[in-house]
Amino acid sequence: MSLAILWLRRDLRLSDNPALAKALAAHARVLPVYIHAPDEEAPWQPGAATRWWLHHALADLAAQLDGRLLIRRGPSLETLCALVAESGAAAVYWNRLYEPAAIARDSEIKRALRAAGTDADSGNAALLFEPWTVHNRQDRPFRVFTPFWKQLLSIGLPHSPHAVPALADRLVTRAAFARLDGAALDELGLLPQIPWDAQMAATWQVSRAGAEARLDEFLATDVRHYAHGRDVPAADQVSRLSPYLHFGQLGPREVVAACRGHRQAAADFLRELGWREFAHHLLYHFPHTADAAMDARFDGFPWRDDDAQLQAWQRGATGVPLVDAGMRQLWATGWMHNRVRMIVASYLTKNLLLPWQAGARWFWDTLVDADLASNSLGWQWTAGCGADAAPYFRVFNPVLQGQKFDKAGAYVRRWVPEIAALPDNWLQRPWEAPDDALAAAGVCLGDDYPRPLVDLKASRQRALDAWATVK
DNA sequence: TGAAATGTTGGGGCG
DNA sequence: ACGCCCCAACATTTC
Repeated sequence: MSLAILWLRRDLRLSDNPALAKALAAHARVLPVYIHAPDEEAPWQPGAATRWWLHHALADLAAQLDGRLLIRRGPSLETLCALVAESGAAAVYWNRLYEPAAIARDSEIKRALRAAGTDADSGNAALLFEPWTVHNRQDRPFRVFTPFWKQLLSIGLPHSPHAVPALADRLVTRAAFARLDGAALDELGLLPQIPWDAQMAATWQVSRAGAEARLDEFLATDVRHYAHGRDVPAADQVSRLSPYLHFGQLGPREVVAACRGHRQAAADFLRELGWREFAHHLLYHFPHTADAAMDARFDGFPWRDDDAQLQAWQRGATGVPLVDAGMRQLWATGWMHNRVRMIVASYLTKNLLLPWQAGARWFWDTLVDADLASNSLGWQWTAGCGADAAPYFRVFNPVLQGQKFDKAGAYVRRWVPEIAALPDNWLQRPWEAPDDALAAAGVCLGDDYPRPLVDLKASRQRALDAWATVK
């Protein structure tokens, strides 16, 4: 009765899981293992919000596995070698990751396991197309999204999940599992010391069932209005699937499969899945872009350094309602609507002229869907320094964006309640409201709600002047 | 997946 | 009737 170790990382699902399928194809029993080794992902070890999510995702997976998920602390290679010795496993299977540090670690582990006589193999659970399988006519990686996406569509999106045989009676036996020494999930210290997660818990159902429910609900309702609905933060007609996809509680093939009946309506949504693929493509082929701009002109860009303003941005106290609303939604729920992400990122990198890396770091720590590839692409896109990025001079005006996409002010009123009584006309720009309107709304600027950190018009001009020095 | 500045057009008021 | 001005509405250019 041969045994295989299934090394789970960010593929926390039992369906559409090629590593699990490989394990079951070649071995009678499977021992599922999660190894906690955050230092190995340095300098991008998981942030606080993703650790919170991971805790609950692991708890859910352990429940699906009838309690037989073995949890240990790293280092990964030593832990795997020890487990092979203790369990008598003949092989280790996992699904691939694509961050530079993870690739280096996993390659070394595969080499070392094989050298020690243990079979080791990996699969693709996370992407529709792995980065090295797609290239342009010159045999080079893509740097522009549209041709990249066209090529994926012309190849054809994979629309059937990886088949996995039933696992139930092929888990490692309870007796064998009991002999292995595992850590309790709580010992990993993934949950916050101070309980800041109440609203997160109220917002998210961090489980496979939650992922399936979210996908079903999105496809049953919002996907039909996605093209426009996705622009309205208060309507929130978006999928919210990103954290599930990040941890692999849901696989991209499963998403594509579920969209099949909605092909036309889902086309715009699938395009966003394409951006996720593109992000991984870029990070794999240009691994420095997690930290440095793709566009080398930005190496000399005169970013400012202002901790007080960075902190005001982080806390949702810039004095610009839509920006503050987004930052507070992020802090409270671990997530921000994508249009608002672009707006707060534009505000940080252009109006405040602070480096996009500072914003990326904050998102990394606070987003439940923090993903190195998507986060790096998103920030470089908005900052104008990435591949196929918005040009630097494209500066969002958060007042106009609010008037366009939060017309009735529902989003701002929800997250910035202290100015909720202001009429629509002044809600997005309280600093221009006449005294009597402020008084009637019970708002004292600088007291109840901050005055703006910078003047939008002047700071826009300052950003354009800065750009002129390096372009 | 911008916004602002600048240019053009056409209707209406008016002398 | 006509030229002139104003200005909103739209289009184009620039950042």
